[in-house]
Amino acid sequence: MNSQSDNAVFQQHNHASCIHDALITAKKLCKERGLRLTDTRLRVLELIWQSHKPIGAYDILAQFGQEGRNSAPPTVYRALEFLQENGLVHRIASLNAFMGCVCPQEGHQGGFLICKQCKRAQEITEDTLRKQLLSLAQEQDFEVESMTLEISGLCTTCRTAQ
Amino acid sequence: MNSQSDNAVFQQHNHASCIHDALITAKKLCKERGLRLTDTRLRVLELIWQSHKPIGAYDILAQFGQEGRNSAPPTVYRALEFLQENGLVHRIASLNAFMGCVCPQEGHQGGFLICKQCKRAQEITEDTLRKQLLSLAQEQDFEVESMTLEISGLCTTCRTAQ
DNA sequence: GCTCAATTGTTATAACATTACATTTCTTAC
DNA sequence: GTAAGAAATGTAATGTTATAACAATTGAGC
Repeated sequence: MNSQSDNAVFQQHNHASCIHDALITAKKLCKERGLRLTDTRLRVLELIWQSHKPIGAYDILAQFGQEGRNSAPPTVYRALEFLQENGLVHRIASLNAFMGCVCPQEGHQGGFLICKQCKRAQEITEDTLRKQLLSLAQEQDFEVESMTLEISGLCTTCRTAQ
Repeated sequence: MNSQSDNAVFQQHNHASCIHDALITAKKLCKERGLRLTDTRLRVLELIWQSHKPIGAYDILAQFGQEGRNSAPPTVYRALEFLQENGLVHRIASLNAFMGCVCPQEGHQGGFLICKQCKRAQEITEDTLRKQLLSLAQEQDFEVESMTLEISGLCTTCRTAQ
């Protein structure tokens, strides 16, 4: 049993089915767009989803090693690049780590609540937030290409546990 | 003459006086708080302000080299750590670079508009934004410690120049 | 099956950051 | 003024993250 399984914020759904769903969605999405979700890419995406927290490129690489794939960094980074470009994965700059996107179909720019204690991250999908940020940039006559919003602190579980 | 000197967004004030003011403010602030703004720390802060765009730790190190200081990375990183801790400098995670804080007295969490073309960054000081983000986190019962907001795109000047 | 483009492999290296421990410099109490 | 302890800096080594450059392979469409 996962000790976090009762954490409403950080564990909104059954993890196994969530991984499964994410992969199904990714496959569908790639098919629709004529993108090649190759073995490597699929496996990287799977490992990212399997991790309950943001995962580093070299962690993925290490997993590849354990699985007998003798890959070098570019293999992983290229897969990550593909996944990011197509909105399947987000990079969290403040952690140098990667997370599966919970709503890849939307091509959005997510925000994250990152817990310093348990290292989990929760994606913020509020569209109102995004619109506010866009209008803020617009006020400055700034043309937004991408946004990085990473809020670091303590999640409910970790705070109450203290 | 600086080609960007007429850019209202990215060049809100005379740069020389802006550096000067920032250093004065920093000195005052450190004195008030009983902090030691040593030679190294002051010079790092100065170099950061002299750069018209976010500057990397190793760029600072290179400058140190040119000035005859034979410093190693820890020297610079320690100064940066001090400056960050005391709100004088922000780290921009998506760039691995540092910028002077325009309002160090407030101990705030800034946001940035980062231009991909000219590489300049403009700090967002809107307090309403900050409050909105805090309330958003609060809705999720998340205790905020720090925030990273980095919006990447094209500034007015670069967009109109295209 | 051939061709071209996309993907992956491979080697090396760049870029960013920290650890650990020695040395120096400051501050404070005497 | 000076000794003791704390703070800051020097130094060497290494850890971590990411990319460049070019070769080899694979896959899709003809």
